[in-house]
Amino acid sequence: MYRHLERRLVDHLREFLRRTYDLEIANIVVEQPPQIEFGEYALPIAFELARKLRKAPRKIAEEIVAGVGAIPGFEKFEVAGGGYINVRVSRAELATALAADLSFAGRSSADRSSAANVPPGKVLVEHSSINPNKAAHIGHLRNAILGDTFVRLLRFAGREVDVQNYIDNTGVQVADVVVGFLHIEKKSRAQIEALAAAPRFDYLCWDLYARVSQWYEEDKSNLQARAATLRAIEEGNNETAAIADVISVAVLKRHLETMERLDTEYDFLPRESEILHLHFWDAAFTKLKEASVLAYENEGKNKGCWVMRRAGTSAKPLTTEDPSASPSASLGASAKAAGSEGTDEGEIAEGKITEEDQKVIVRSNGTVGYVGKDIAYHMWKFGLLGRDFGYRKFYRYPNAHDCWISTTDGEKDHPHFGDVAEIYNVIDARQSEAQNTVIEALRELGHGEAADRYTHFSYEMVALTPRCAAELGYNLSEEDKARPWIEVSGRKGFGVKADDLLDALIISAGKEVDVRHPELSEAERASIATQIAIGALRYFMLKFTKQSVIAFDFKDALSFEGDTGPYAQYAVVRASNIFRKGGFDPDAYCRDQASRVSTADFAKYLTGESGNDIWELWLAASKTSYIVSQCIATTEPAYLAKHAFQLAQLFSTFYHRYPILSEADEGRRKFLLTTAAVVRRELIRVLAAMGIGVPPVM
RNA sequence: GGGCCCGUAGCUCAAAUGGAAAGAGCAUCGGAUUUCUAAUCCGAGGGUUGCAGGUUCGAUUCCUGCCGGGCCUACCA
Repeated sequence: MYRHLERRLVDHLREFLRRTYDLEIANIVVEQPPQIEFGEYALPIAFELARKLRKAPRKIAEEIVAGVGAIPGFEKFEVAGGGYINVRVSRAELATALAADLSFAGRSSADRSSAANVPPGKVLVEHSSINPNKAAHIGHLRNAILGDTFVRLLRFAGREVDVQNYIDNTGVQVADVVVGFLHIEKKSRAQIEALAAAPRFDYLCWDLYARVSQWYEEDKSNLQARAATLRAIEEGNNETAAIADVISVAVLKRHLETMERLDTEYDFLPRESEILHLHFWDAAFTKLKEASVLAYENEGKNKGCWVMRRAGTSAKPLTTEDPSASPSASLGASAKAAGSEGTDEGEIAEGKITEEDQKVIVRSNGTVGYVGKDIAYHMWKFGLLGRDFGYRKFYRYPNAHDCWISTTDGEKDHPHFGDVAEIYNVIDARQSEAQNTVIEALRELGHGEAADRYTHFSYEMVALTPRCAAELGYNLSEEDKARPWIEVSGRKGFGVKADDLLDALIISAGKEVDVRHPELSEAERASIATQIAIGALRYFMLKFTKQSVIAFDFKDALSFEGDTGPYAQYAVVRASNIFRKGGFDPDAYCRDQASRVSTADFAKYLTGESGNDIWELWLAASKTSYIVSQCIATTEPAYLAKHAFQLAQLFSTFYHRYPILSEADEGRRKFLLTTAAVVRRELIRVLAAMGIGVPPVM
């Protein structure tokens, strides 16, 4: 609602400016006034126009207010301060529309969003991508929760989305655990298979992985075992590769189970083994050489390798007499000249990249590194490779949704994966350079459009506070104790496992539920505790903006009060309680003709002081689709968490201030009940987009 | 050395393309007519937004330089 009105406002204003001043303003800034009394929208446009029109901002604002005319849904334009234009919408009309939206409650979100505005084509979101050699930890949880929430946001906006989880099953990390079982534990294949079938095999691997790292430290010659194992795994069709497959598949299943606890599902699991065995790289390599994206290095430390320019570096002229010629500083002065010079500079160097700026794609022994495989994989994602995976069903979720996995020769009938219009890779900020190198490779291959639709959804890591590390029993150096946070390390076995954190959250929530609802069965209490735990965890991971390092601490993560998921869940539960006590069905309430509030009544109850109060709640409730589009445009789900919290907070105040069932005036009671029904509905939708369900009672 | 990111209340974090008095939560202190259950609400204290310049009508936000911290900078993935 809010979003549609804003668009209408901007369109009218743009047209007015064109007509009146002959000005074309592409981006008209719209804000919200600091106080609800001032209106719903604020336009600082007059300040921006002041210089162009050589007039005082206030004068311009007055002209706009006088001339813009009537816009459906809006009531009033006012000049405020030195030149702000405050805009008031028709509260009654907006409330009527928002209340009526409840009648579409049963429809899918795609029906709600205006289909015309949905961009064409499928979106591919890759997230999780956990090495299948040990248990998932809190860092992986942040990734999966960000990724899964982004998927939900895209679907909310009507996009068709494929969710992929890339599995590096042939890398050193898996090799290390194989080494551990074979060389340290001296296990046979049969014994490993038996262990892999036991519960929480990933925990066993977690510890073993740390011990292997230790074992390498003790005697560097032990590293030979890793090299030999890695080679055997990459080759395939041998005992070592078979053992690696047993391990990686078993751990992968554990990861899927862990993520399922968080209501996170995947559609397809592309594996590195198939990138290798189906020769994706060979196809990519040919194209990369043809397009001269790769250069063969004849000398220096990278002699014998195929290299690419590292992303973020630029070709520098050999003579730097003119400092203004540097590519980044040249745009303002003489963009045209700088553009041609830029290519000249590249040619002057004849594609020669300084050793420092070289990224090795193919090693001198002919094997391809991670970035090379990733380039091939991303060419596949955009349908540019000319090859495809084999597919087979791998994992079935309780809702009968199938998750597919790559194989060399798969089933005949399978969904069509890849070949998408847009991709988002949820990968932490440490891999920015590698991601940008892949994007550059696509661009240099001539696929600029694909490169533009490739988004590295970058976020910062989850680390532990020194206190948390101490609680977990790690001995810290004085230096570490003074740090704000300490990085998690799988190699050292240092971190908080995802399942452990979930278990701790469920136990903690369970204690509260047991006290509050002793009358419920154990199964009911467990189910509520689980929903609260997931709500707390998902909210916790989403409330921080992406670029903020989360310094993890059990105290904060286990909190259920204030700015938390359970707080928002509780607001919904309270709203439900009103209807239960009142004997109404909250979902059906606004659909019921008898309970419908007329536009005139909305106008009556949404004025005055208490009207302002309640209107603030309605306005917040109208913003969901606006917030969702902001989250998508900025790849920042944290705005959604903020929105959920604000909505819950406003509702809690409303709930406390206005007793509903005891309201004597029947018309007003209906209005208050409608308010509760609308907010409840919107809050449930917002929480659902965050992957958070709401328990029946709390 | 080079690249990217961060520095806001005691603590943890917000502040969309620069905009009206920089906001929450936690913690501390003080309250809430025994009511739609308090996992809640109300109130108080707490800030020269790391420092110094610059651009702008306007800077937490953009630019430059410092100070402090993190990550990346492998023929690992």
